[in-house]
Amino acid sequence: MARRSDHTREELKELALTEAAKTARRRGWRAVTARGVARAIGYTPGTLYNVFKNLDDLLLQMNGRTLDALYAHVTQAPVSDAPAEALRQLGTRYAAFVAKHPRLWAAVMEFEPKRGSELPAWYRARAVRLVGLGERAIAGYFADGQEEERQRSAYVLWSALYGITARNQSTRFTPDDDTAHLLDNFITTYIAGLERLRRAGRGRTKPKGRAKGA
Amino acid sequence: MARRSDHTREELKELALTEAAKTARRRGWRAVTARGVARAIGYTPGTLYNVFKNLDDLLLQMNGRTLDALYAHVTQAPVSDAPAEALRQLGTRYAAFVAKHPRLWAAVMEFEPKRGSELPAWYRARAVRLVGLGERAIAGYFADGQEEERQRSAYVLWSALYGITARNQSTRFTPDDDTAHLLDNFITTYIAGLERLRRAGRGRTKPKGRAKGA
DNA sequence: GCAATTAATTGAACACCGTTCATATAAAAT
DNA sequence: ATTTTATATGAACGGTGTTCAATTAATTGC
Repeated sequence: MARRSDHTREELKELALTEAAKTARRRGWRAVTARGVARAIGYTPGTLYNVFKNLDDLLLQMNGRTLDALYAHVTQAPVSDAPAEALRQLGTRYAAFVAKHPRLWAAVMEFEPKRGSELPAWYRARAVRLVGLGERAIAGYFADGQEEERQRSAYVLWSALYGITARNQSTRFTPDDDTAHLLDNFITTYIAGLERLRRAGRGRTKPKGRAKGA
Repeated sequence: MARRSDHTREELKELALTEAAKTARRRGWRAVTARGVARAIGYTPGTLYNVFKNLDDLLLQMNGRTLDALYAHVTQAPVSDAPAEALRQLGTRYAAFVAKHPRLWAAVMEFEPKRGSELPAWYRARAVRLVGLGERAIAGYFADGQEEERQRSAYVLWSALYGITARNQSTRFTPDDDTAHLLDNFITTYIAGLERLRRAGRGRTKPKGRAKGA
């Protein structure tokens, strides 16, 4: 009943997170329970609370790993310098990842910790890193001095990808459920929009008022 | 102990859904519990199960009402015939609704019933009705025979709005948390994209291959 | 008006859940 | 060998959704 030291703290964390991901893959993140994970790795629930702050913490760390995996997947091959091509690659690779790990990705999208509305810095850093990827992809469309607008566009880009996969996964109100087509539709239109705004008025977002641009 | 008939079945449903919405507004949909709702309306949990299939059913019906409210809000004023203006109105009104009822809208976005992955027809109909609104707004950009592409674009439009508000509400990784700006950025770029594709190649979505067009 | 039927409401019970914590014990330090 | 420290335990607390036999009020048939 005490101090087994079969595993170090790190090993335990590894065991628990692996088990949690296994369950989430098979039965969705809602099926991940403290008791279930503990039983599966041969410990009792109380032990998990030595390693994780609570179950939300465990799930958030699981999602952190998924974000890492997505980042690794997207950056596996170099991203083109041509913005249109880079955007298209980003969309395609994102779509491929989501298709490959639908439930793990659903966990990232659907779960949010209830205790304390602020997400921890290490988690936000992982999200920001992905947004940065988008920001770099569209960088060619923006001049110096338009960093704010560029960042906003990257957020929008990311949120839209997010929304398209979320809707198509959970409440799927598309007839054919063809996520790839929807993503392609979005990317194409978004690229066209950026190009048009580039040529016309240097990335203005509001209908009135023209940016000075460097 | 039995048969009070203080309220009809319909009244009971009304009471429960109103109470659920009240709780969701104040403390989020996760705080809506069978016991809590029952206590608040002066009944016991068991009674709720005569009126609703289960708690998921109750929450889904609550969300159905929110979808109705959004539809009513968006269609309160007539929508412009000019696609760009219509789209901008749609985005603005959507943003206003979400800003006014953040937690009720979060319920629509975040909640999904676990039992049975398929959403009931009456719920999907409400979602489809909203998508139809977007489809009508962008109709001017599409020629006859492009109904499929038009519908896809409407789905994309809706999903993107969805994603932008979802991200900005729950995990908010934007610095300034300015949902209205992000929605405006998206709408502007999307309009520009649609207009460009209209002029260039009749709404093709794929990089290669040109549609015949009517 | 009374008895039989029907329908609604209950409350206890079941099987879970996350979380806490005094206790016991194994390992480490003295 | 003894003290100290760290860790795993399991029981317990207060919650959850959900089911269902029993109870009782309203309704119906006579």
